[in-house]
Amino acid sequence: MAGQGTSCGRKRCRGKEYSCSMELSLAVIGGKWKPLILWHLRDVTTLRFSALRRAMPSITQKMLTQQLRELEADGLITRTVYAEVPPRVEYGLTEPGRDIIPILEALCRFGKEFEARFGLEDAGAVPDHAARR
Amino acid sequence: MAGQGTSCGRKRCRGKEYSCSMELSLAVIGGKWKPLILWHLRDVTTLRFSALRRAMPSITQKMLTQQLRELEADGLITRTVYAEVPPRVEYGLTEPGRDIIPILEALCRFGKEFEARFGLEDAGAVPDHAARR
DNA sequence: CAGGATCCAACAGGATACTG
DNA sequence: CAGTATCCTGTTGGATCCTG
Repeated sequence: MAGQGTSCGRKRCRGKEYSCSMELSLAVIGGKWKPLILWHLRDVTTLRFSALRRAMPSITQKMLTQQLRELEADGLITRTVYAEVPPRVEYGLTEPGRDIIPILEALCRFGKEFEARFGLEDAGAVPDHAARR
Repeated sequence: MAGQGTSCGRKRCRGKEYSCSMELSLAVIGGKWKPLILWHLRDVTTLRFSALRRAMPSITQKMLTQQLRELEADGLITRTVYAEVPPRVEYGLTEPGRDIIPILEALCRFGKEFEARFGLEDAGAVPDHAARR
């Protein structure tokens, strides 16, 4: 019962349940890959599927497809299919999608500071999908 | 070998692997609960464990404990144990922790816009842990 | 080339019981 | 009160094979 100070309550938007808008945002752009995808689309007009794969060597094609579909469904990216042989599909940011970039940049800055405070460890070998022959 | 345009590479900091700082940030403040916890600590000096539980009825105590420990380990919150009976433990934001608040506010704003674009659906019954008698 | 479909492993996260 | 410990389940996400 009763109003809280922190603007919470149970809502649902596009199938995502959340208590505050911030939670909704995380449902939309959170996760392991979506920020990366948006980030790669940040300073180009469009990228095709294969280019995105090359940009993120450690994502599987299934995950990439899945995340792209969700981003598209949420109106953050456009998906343009060119009916050619071989097929070509290009992805680009929508206006709402561009609105996220500043937030990602802020996250990026925070990450850098965090990095600076704690320092780096050795990452060891890189288990990229691309590098596997 | 191979310089990328998008500032990626494989690093590791505090056990978290990532390719860009933004990814690191998401590892630190991402997930289902951490933003919420930080958010609830935003405008108070400290909150005790039970108060946080009450503020987030749908989190289990196990998850709350776990997330609090990780946030503490990452230097985002403080944990103060008062050796009394009954025990009292209070959590508060550190300076680095406060740096995240503006980002969360930005996420919050984005969420509101997203909400406004797509509208709300009915959330149905609320399966809160607290409300279960 | 871009993905759909399937199978499977790993892990996040929930329920419950117990403790200082 | 504020946890720990254990068990168990659902979901996420990876590997692999197939198709327009």
